[in-house]
Amino acid sequence: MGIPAMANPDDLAADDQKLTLETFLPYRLNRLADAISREFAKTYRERYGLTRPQWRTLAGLGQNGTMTAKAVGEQSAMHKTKVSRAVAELERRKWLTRRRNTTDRRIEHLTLTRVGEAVYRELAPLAKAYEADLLARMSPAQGKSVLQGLNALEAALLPRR
Amino acid sequence: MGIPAMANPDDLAADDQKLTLETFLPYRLNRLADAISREFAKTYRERYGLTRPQWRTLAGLGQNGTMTAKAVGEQSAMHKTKVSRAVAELERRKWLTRRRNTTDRRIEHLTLTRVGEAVYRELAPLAKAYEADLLARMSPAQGKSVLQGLNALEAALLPRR
DNA sequence: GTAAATTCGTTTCATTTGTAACCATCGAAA
DNA sequence: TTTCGATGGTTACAAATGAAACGAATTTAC
Repeated sequence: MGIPAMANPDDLAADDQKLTLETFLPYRLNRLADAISREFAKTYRERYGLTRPQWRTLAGLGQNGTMTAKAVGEQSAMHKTKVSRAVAELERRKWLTRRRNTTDRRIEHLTLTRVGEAVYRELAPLAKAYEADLLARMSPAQGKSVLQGLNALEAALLPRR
Repeated sequence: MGIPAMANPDDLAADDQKLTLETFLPYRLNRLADAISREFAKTYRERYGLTRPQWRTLAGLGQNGTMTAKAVGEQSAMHKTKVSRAVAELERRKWLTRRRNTTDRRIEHLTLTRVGEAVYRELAPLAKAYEADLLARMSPAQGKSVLQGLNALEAALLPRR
């Protein structure tokens, strides 16, 4: 009851003009990614002193075997300079080796060494366990909605490829 | 039919030991956040040369009126040095002013100036439009699952507060 | 009261990052 | 074949970032 409030176009406080940061999709997504990234990074940082680009490179090579730096970057959505630096460090640790392609000498094939593989075999289950653990914090229905939501966002945001 | 393959514990290629990066939750979340952040950032970067911390600070103050730097950081999940630097730049541009609290002189209250408010009033609708646009790229059911998924993740990952 | 611990916010410094320039190589076109 | 543009990868430089130290003000413990 009562007369509806007159909207004042000059009023910054007009609620329909405002943006609620807490419910704003880019912000929510960023905060979640930041939180999950930080949490999960403990797994590989504390144990092996890996940075995220290094972890991703290791994960890519562990998953796919031999890859080029370009392929690593594409698979893991990393800038090529990040890949380059991560590869350099993993090579320095002797966790991977490079081999120049003989027919196209611009390309180099990256492969995990035995040591690198051993690390991967230790880290991959930890990663899976982390994910399982995270999903275990929610109900099955919630877990399902998470996967569906991610699928929908990927379809809307990452159409290319 | 056929005898199940014997698992070879030394084989890196044993699929159940591998981690598929493309389906790994932290990775998916990070890639999505990165994509959406980049896409949306065009809105405020091209037009106003704002960085993400600056945009968030503006958004916080626009939404809430006067706030302390600490409150800005808490609301927008930013490190206090990021807030400090964003505030310094927004002040330099005369988009906000500081006012020392008289009873506790450690605290300063931040408020948008008229110019700052004007920018906010231009940017907030653009942000909402971006979000609406993104959701319009999917079906209503997909949009719903996105929100449900985010809710579930937040409940699992950000219990504090 | 005073000393110690805490809080708000800034600054310093080392690290990480991205852009752009770069080098080497390759493929296509002339 | 020479040249020109594209490609794989690295490097140089500047900007953004975070950890830690800091200064000033406040609160707590004694």
